[in-house]
Amino acid sequence: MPTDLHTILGDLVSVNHRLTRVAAHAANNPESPAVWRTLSVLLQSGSIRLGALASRSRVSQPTATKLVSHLELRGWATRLADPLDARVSQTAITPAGEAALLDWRSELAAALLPMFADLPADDVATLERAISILRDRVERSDPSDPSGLVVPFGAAS
Amino acid sequence: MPTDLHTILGDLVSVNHRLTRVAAHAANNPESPAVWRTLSVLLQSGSIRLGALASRSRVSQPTATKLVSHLELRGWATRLADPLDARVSQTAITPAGEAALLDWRSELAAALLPMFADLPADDVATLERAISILRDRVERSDPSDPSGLVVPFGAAS
DNA sequence: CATTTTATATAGCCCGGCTATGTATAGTGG
DNA sequence: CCACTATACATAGCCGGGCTATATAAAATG
Repeated sequence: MPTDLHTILGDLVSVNHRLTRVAAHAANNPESPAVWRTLSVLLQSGSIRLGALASRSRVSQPTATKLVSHLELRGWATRLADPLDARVSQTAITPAGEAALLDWRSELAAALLPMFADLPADDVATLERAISILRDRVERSDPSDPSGLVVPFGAAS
Repeated sequence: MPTDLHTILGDLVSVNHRLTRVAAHAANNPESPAVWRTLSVLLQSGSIRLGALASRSRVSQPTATKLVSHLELRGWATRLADPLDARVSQTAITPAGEAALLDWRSELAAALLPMFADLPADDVATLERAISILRDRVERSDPSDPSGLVVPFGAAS
């Protein structure tokens, strides 16, 4: 008896928020989720202009500015001038940034591991598939995606 | 070829953070996730003392105090004096709080629905199972759970 | 009854998120 | 070439969630 999608989505976001706190608590990392989220986007996008970074990250442009400034201070990202348009600032992750991101993921996973260590193999497989489903949706729904593969929402006339 | 659990946990938290932003953006609700997360805990726990609420919510006690104060202002929770111990403040969700929580879940789900509308049935089933797996872990790992069914972490000597 | 322990509240900080607005560069019609 | 509009990012300033440190008050204990 499958629950309807509407209910599932509510549950999904609820458990998501709970899990966020569990993760924050487990790996008590001095950096905030926003830092790692932004680095993740930078890693997968490559050099990207600030506005595009903001919309891929689903934050406002000023928030992206703040985050990138912080990343620059940390040496985890650099801003590159665009030769064709002096207004734009291309942002890219640095090798140090990549390393820090990988470290974080590893530490976090290690901290959560005991909580999931006894998970049956098919539950692990279920999680893995769910993650890939969600990642796919999260990325496809980027409102500024120039590839425009899908226009899932209001689909401007 | 199943990916190892370590990697999966890193991916899980990453996609989780991305999804959080998607949800925040989709349902541009004036209230914060913390409010709904707290109400969720209150709904499932029933009347509960502040410290227990804090640990179930995975936030510090002062943060829980702030959140409950806010919920009280909104009329979504009440504090009840404990007749046996004048220090404790039992907190409970109100009917208005339950209604608000359900409304939020519904609005949120509606906002996300277009993004998932074309999801194949077995993907929906996968999400559903993943949610239940995660919910189970999140709840079982409550560090202050008096039922103490599982002690997944450091298992104090 | 003095002391310690426990439950919550308060103070005060930092950071992420936002809107509104400023500034500088591009683009564009005359 | 110039005035004007549009665009890309930066700055200002607010709110709220998160934390630690500490205060307060009630219970428990010797």
